[in-house]
Amino acid sequence: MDGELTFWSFVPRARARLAEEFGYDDVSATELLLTLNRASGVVTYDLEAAVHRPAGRSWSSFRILYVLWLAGPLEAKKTAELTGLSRAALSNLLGPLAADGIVDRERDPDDGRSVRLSLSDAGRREIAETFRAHHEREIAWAAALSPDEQATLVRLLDKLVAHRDDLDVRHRS
Amino acid sequence: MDGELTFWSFVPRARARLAEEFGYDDVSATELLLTLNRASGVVTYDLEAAVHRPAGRSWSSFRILYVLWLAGPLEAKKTAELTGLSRAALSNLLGPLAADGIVDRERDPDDGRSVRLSLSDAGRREIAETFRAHHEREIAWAAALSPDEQATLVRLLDKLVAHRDDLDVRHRS
DNA sequence: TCGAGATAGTTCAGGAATGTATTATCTCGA
DNA sequence: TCGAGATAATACATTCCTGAACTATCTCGA
Repeated sequence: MDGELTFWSFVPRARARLAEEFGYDDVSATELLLTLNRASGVVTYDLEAAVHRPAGRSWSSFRILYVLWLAGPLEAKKTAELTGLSRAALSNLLGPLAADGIVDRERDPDDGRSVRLSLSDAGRREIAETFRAHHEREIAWAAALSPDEQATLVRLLDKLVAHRDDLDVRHRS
Repeated sequence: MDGELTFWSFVPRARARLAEEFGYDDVSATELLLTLNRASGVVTYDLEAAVHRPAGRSWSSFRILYVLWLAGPLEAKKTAELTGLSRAALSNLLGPLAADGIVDRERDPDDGRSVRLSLSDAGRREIAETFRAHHEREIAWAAALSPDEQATLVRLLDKLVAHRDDLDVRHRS
């Protein structure tokens, strides 16, 4: 038991050590966030490695195409917010995407400071194709849980995040 | 409703668009992974911004100290696995940590290829202090959920990740 | 015992992320 | 209408992460 500590089994180990060795008594909070964090990391790493890197795009570039695909043409600022990227990161990633003819960048006619982003035809084709592979793997992952369990998990995560309004949470401006 | 799309409300929007516009019928899988991913991002970003950056350490450096603190002295290889970092990333981050006298690096007497990592006294003091602040904020986050809900969330995430054995999942070697 | 292959760690080049500074544009009150 | 301040985007410097090349060490069979 002791010898086979892994990325995942570190979670209960941390919980036990914090309680027994350091006397923390609300270790369930630690367990919760550590589990959330690591579960997300496991799934995301797999999707990136199995789908997006082989397709020649980073996880972040995928998120940009995904958002533009599902939300339609957007200002860069809004795109940064919806993808969860900083404006600087978005700006850097757009260079290659525009050069590849995947994303079109045009000045907003109503506001000369803004840039309007949209997928080109090639961009739409690419994201539709990529998403097919992505989604296939999503379904394989989600199959771990029954529909009820999936709904419960989403509900609880939603509740957790909704709590941020009470917390003065730091977020990407 | 339409105008106030945000990082978080993008999730149900994506779900709706995929179903209505593109005819996908298992959109709950997408919703599940998107929610998991974004919830983890929100919480982690807050912890890093509120606790670790102000303390002068990156999220990754924190993970190294955290693992060495709770798992005890480890080989570099094992440390990489338990933190979820690549060996290269670990190696690069150890430079500054060793220079600051936070982590001690010594050759393994039994295997000249291996390096044994451990916290120095200063390292132990730092992580104990940092974790106090980290944990305080963890508790504030976890307070969003009842103890039962927390247990359920952990159980479901655990079940999700356990499923990876059936999936030929990509992971950091 | 010796040499091929495996393994541990580091280094390096390149891509990707951040915050800050800078430039261009807009808004609005005097 | 003009100038101060706000806002959008980009450029820049720095940090971090990844895979690949490299060095050092170990293992094991001939």
